Amino acid sequence: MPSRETAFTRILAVVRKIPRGRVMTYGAVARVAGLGRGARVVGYALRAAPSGSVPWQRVMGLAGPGWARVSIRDPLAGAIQRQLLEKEGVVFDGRGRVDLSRFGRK
DNA sequence: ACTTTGACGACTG
DNA sequence: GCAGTCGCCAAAG
Repeated sequence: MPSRETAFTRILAVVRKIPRGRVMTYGAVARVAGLGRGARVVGYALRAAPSGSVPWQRVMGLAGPGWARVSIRDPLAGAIQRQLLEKEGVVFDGRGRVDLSRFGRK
């Protein structure tokens, strides 16, 4: 345990708790981690996190109420994210979106 | 202590 | 529907 708990460590803790085959949006992670509207900070934390230390692929961008989408700007990383999620059972619709009522974590 | 930087999100044209 | 802008907030330089 870090002697001083930062927003950074709280974010990673939340992401690590997302079950396999489920996803959360950046905003939802921020809220659970006690950041309020700090959705951007979640992205910042994941970017800085050591690779393999956290299931980063389960964090997606919001795409309207009840839907999530791959929101990462880098197209290569985006394709990898989608691949990883489909491998664990997450289904994308024809427009590349994921139904949060089926795969989202409350 | 101040400025820049974003794996975001809501809003605008 | 896509691109640009703005508000948000912690971390990095």
